[in-house]
Amino acid sequence: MSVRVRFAPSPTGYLHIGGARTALFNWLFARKHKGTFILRVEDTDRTRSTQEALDAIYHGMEWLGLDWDEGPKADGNYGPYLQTERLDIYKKHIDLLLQEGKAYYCVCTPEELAHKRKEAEKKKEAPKYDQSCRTLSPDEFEKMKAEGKPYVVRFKMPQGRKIVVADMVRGDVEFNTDLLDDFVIMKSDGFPTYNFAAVVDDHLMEISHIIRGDDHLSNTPRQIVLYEAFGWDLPKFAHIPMILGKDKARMSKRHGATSVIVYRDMGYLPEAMLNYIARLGWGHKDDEIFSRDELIEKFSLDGVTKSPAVFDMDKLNWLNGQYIRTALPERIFDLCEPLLIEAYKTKDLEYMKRVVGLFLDRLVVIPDIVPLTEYFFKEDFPVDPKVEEKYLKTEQAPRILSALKDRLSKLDNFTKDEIEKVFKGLAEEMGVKLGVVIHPCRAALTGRKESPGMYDVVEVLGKERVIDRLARYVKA
RNA sequence: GGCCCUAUCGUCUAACGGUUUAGGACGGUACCCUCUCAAGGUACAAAUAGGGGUUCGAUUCCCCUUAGGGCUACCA
Repeated sequence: MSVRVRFAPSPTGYLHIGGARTALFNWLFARKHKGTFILRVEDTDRTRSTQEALDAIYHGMEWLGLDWDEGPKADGNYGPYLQTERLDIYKKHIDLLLQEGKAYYCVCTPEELAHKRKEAEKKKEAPKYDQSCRTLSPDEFEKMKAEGKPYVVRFKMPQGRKIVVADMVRGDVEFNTDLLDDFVIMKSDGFPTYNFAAVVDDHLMEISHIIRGDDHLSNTPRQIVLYEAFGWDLPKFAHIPMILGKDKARMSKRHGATSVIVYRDMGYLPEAMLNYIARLGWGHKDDEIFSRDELIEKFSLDGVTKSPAVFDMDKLNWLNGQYIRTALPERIFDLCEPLLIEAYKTKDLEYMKRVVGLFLDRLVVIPDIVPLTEYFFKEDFPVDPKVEEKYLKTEQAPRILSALKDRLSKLDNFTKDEIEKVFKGLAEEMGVKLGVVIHPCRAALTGRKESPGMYDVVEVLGKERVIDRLARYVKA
């Protein structure tokens, strides 16, 4: 049997971290087993689904490189892949259950149901539907329907059944159908509900493994009972743990960015993000860094954890730094370039490239490049008062900087090696440690107490800027 | 309330009854490197939620408690 898995988001918001991780696990499973990865859009909630959200989901997946073999914007013989375009299919299957007496019309209003629920809660009873419409006669129903009364279709929950979910991550999980009520399978607007549409589609699309968040585990018995009603074979189930925020509560806006695409905008590399979310709820030995291919090779449902995982920015940051450091410098430069142009209105690409090269080890996220390099692009860069006090207002600073200025200005080859010789030579002649020369110089050139290696900074800034900046502190 | 899931360092995880003084990673601390800051290297601190069983032996199996989470919608 070939592997066919799907990611089935509902377009009611951006692709969030948890959704992306679910998509990734499905994608990895499909790629690993040379199967098919399907994208199916569960847009049956007409009030909350939007085209913008759908586009955001596409973008998020594209950014992470999670390409789908079947689905919207792709081919496939099992379409359409948007549930709202499959209404006739659901209608047909609803009718089938109706005909076989496995489902029935219900004319209870939401208000009545809410009232009954409240009553049940008061009496500390299970808030279950009382099945009052099970006895509604066809004639009565037709009459009400003719009067324009809204109605839904409910599934007749079989009683006294034990349903076992054979979960690939959690093992067998038992449920008793006596605790489940006659849930709605078709809403009054004629759209199917999630539990119904998912079952019909998963069957018709020949999904072999359902890999989804474990918030769906409790829904699974409802779905299994539908499979049985239709006489369909069950797919395999694998419920993966949820991703939580720092306070161990379900991820929400409170926890910062929950949308995957925001991480792109914040300067994270997609491979770092992919690597990070792969490690949330999954592990392989002591490995931490996985390329896309290694992920495919090593991924297995056996390695999936059962307990929820907390999203940790610190570790994501570390991983992003790792990936920045091993990426082609050219690529990092390409990512930095627009930010630098925007911030400093510069257009000297060659210069920018050399500047960025000095900060590759210092970037956690791409936008860090802007504040880090201000003194490379502005002559009126800020000078830290503490630095000025400590290194520039000393008695010997003007003398040292003056000597440096003289010697550097005489350099024909303004290269790192030659520059280093100047610094070392001066320190030696003065009989002082290198730092005594370097610190005031760094202060004068950058206004900061930290920077990349001094010789690199001097070389990249170039003779003209260096001489000019040193001169500011020579006369004073 | 009912049902279900989960429980190893602060966090992500390894261990699939014994090879364990419970391993790795992030973060933290210290040191090394060094012109500073990073990066890199080394070291240290840090966990099996609690209580009962089963077993010659439990992180690992079972039960209870506790704590988190999920479902209980005409949301998915």
